[in-house]
Amino acid sequence: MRYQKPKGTMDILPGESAKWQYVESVAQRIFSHYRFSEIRTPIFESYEVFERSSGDTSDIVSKEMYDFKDKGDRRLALRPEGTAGVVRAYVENKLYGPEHIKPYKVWYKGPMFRYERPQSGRQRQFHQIGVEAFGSDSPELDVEVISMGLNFLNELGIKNLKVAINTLGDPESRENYHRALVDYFTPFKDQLSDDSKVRLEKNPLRILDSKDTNDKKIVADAPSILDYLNDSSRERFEYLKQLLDELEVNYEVDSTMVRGLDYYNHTIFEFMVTDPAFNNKEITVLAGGRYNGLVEELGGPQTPGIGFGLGVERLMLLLKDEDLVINNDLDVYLVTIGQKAEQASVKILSQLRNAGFAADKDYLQRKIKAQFKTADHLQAKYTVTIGDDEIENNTASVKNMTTGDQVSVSLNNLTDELKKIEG
RNA sequence: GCGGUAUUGGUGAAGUGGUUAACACAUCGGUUUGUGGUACCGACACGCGUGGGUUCGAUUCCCACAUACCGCCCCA
Repeated sequence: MRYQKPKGTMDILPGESAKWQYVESVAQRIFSHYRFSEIRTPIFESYEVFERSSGDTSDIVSKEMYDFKDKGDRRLALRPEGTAGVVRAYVENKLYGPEHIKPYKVWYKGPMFRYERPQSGRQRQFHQIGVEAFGSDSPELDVEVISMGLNFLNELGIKNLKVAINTLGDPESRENYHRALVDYFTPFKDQLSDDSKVRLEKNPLRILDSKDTNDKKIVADAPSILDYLNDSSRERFEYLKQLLDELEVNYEVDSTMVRGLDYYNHTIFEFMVTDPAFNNKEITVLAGGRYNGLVEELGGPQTPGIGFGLGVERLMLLLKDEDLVINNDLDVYLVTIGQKAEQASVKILSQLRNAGFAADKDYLQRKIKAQFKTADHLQAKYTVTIGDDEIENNTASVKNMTTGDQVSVSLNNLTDELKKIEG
């Protein structure tokens, strides 16, 4: 085994790739019903794009980014997430201009890169599908985005989703809460885990997320964001919940839910699922939220935005084979006997394919029995057998592989005859 | 970046410091003439992740590295 793929990368082989195509086709279909259009942006950007958007204290920027200098001494980075590049494109292409209908709604899919220790469903090159909507601060849009995510996952057959929502409030509320958390945790500083001591300095909100047992005890009595919302933030959140109720979305408010990236405010949400594929532990399959300051941060006009992203590898682990509609039918397997038939097969195959049949043949000069075995193995609907007799009589033997019935038809009209047989 | 477990053929795997590395599945071929199943027969590891070391001798012991998986960090 001389060469091997880089750590944390995957080859997606045929069979597996069919599942990806299916998932992507469902995304395309569902999102377009909500009038989200696909956007494709580069998989690398200026380092600063990610640095500005994610916040330079975030782990993504500080230790997980694949950054490099190109030959022109430009500092670039492989994208660690999708939103920053889309926002950059939004600003650079002036999509905030008056000629564009707001909200400007897009979705994307593609590879993302983070330098970290691989684990099941977590890789260095991974794939996300995400959506973004710019130019409206409306809670109705929040609900549209959330319900579209639900719709997408439901369509893929993912059941038992738990929808968790929270709000980070506006900047004022967030600031007040930040201060309250520091006030609360500081007296416990010595008891906190080492990680949380650091968090207290860098990002106290993250302490709420700690998995350390002792931290959890301290967190249990920590102040709740919901008590620090100013009136407008509170009203917005209440209204959002009302809208979700009216849509009969089954959600829970999780006031300890936070976000790793700095740019979020107001509504944030995660869809969780418990599944044997993850040892029946609860994992997040989709996460998103509102980021009203991000466009401005990247040099655009003050523009509200909201979006979500989901990891395709994780999603794949949740999908059962029966949830996937994979179409890989073989209509015709061409069986040839002898050199004349072999030569004629090139043209016959071409005609079959041009007529819309999925068709294939053996290329290893194998015996008839082996060719039929392969046809059977590939679950061909029909075999078309050509030998010296057929060439001489200008006929072809068409066999229905399900019933075993075989008929002789004119070789000249093979495709028409096949269509007739198919009904 | 830290800790743990693992690494044998196309696949699932057994196994031992020392002549031919089980078994099963898959694949291919055969059981005479141009048709899919079953049965039977046969073939199928540049040799046991890579590189060193210990040893008379290592796939089996030791070390380093690589990769995979699990946990932490973080997150999709």
